[in-house]
Amino acid sequence: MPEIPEPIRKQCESKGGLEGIEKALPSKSEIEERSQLFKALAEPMRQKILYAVIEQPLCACLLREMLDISDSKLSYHLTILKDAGLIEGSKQGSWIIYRPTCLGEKWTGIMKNI
Amino acid sequence: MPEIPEPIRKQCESKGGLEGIEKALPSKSEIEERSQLFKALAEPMRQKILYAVIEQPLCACLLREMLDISDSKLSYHLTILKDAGLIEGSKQGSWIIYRPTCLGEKWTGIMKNI
DNA sequence: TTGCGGTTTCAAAATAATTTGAAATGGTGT
DNA sequence: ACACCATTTCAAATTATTTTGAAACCGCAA
Repeated sequence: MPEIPEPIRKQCESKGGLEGIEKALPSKSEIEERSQLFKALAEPMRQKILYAVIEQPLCACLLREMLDISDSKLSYHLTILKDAGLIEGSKQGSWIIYRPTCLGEKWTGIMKNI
Repeated sequence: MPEIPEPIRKQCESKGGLEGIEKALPSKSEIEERSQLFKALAEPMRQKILYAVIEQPLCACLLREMLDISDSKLSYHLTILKDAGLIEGSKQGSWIIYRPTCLGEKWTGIMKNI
């Protein structure tokens, strides 16, 4: 271990050195799961979609009209939100109605108080 | 408004139509602020860094050793975490010690119970 | 002053995410 | 069978993010 400030070195050693700290970090799979969730939430357009369906469930065509984007673009973002488990779509007649999942509701709640 | 399922249309109208829903969405600046935060948290390497300095404050050289990455790569990720307000660095002798900010602590707390 | 360790900056290259538009799918009514 | 509507898929183009390695910066000690 290089020469580093005394308190840092002491504290570091008491935790089993860098190896000890490294072991305390979350597992790769935990980190990747969160990463997927945060990536989904990171895009402004996807935040808008999530907030919109929190306001009320909507079909893709209404979302498309409201957000003024192309069908395929919307579909792309919907897929990412679905894969992250934040929204779900259910067929109703000719339409697929999108609504938040529990996780989606939880996260809009968290976002409210940044 | 196109022909859409009755309950959706009714609910939508009661909220002032698509315009009404759109107005209820968070502002552009709110969305962008969150976007920056989520982008910072979305990269696995940055989650590791944040968790590591939560375990204990560390200088860049120790982080570099622990994560086994180049100086410039580490510096890049540290900058993004700093800009997002999740960590801060304070000079101590020759070293800069990184530690979480309040926001950083808050978010690692939130992440614990995804 | 020179050199050194710790860290940052920079531009170029590599990689990943997003957008686009055309084509496809799948259900519905004619 | 056909046309139609809502939505998805695909590959190519565009744009954003990350990585790399070299050079620079800064404070400190010889």
